[in-house]
Amino acid sequence: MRIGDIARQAGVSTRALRYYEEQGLLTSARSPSGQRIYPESAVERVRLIQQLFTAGLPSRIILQLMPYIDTGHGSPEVFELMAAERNRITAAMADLAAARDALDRMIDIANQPTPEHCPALREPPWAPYHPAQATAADPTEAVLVRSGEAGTA
Amino acid sequence: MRIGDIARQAGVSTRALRYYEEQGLLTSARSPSGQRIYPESAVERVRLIQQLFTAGLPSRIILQLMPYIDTGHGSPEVFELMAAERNRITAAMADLAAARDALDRMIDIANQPTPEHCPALREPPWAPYHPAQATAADPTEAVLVRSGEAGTA
DNA sequence: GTAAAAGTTGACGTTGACGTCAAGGGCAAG
DNA sequence: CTTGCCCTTGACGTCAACGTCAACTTTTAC
Repeated sequence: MRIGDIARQAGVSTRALRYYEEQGLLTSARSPSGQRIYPESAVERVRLIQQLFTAGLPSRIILQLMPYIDTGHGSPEVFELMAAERNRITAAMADLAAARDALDRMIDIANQPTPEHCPALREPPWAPYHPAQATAADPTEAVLVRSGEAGTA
Repeated sequence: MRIGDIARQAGVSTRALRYYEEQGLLTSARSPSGQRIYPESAVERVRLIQQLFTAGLPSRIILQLMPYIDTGHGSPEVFELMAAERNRITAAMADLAAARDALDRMIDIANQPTPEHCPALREPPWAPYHPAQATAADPTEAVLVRSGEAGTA
């Protein structure tokens, strides 16, 4: 299979495939004229690479994992690396959940039938849960944002 | 409060705060000599901004959300935006979970007591679950990666 | 044979959230 | 007065995963 076939089946650009090869993540045989030739398994490999990229692993790290992926045999350092990345991913999921909750709180408050969303009645929807010790009227309250023009033309 | 205080309390750099202001996400009053003065609420605001950045929202989008955050009153477009970003976050969490599962499968297989991790016996640990229709010996199997030197000096 | 489609290397461009100097001003302590 | 710390604006650097264009060769379709 040539590069375009792999690209289509894996859903990436040919540029990405050449980049992966450049980074040492992917290797290809060459036809007599110099074109890259891949086995079908390359499609799965590329999908794995994509998955790891999506999870935020940089190519450097993915490269470290490759020896295990290829041989099924890993050094202790590789295992530590996998465990560390697993932890990073779990932490990232928690961060995402927290941000989603913040958005949810904003949305929920917007949907509550409080009369005209009176801002004086609510806590800021983005405040964390500690009870916000009375921020006695401080002299500087000039924290507003200018929303320019939305222009949803 | 001056910029250094906010930076410490919110756990970001002063450069970041000036960047937020530059992007319209944060406003400050100025002292007679031109120094930025913030109310205490700025700390919470910066933490929210950071949370949204961490969740992958670009400053452009955060800027769109600011009118609601400030006034508690949102246009329909802002609600759509919040819903869309909520969906993006949920999708990102699913991607992370999938990548973590892939890592888990790799780790699990490594810990199984198969004799010498014989690569001929196993499916690639990173293969998805469809049963991989017999990839009849294709002529090109040159998909190996060079791991350079690890050099954990 | 001829044109279109696909592949090659090389090299520069992009994007976003800052990091990092550079050069200078303001202000309390000693 | 000087030392030291914090502040200011301005501007260039960074890093990663590609996008994109150029100039050219190979393969494919008719």
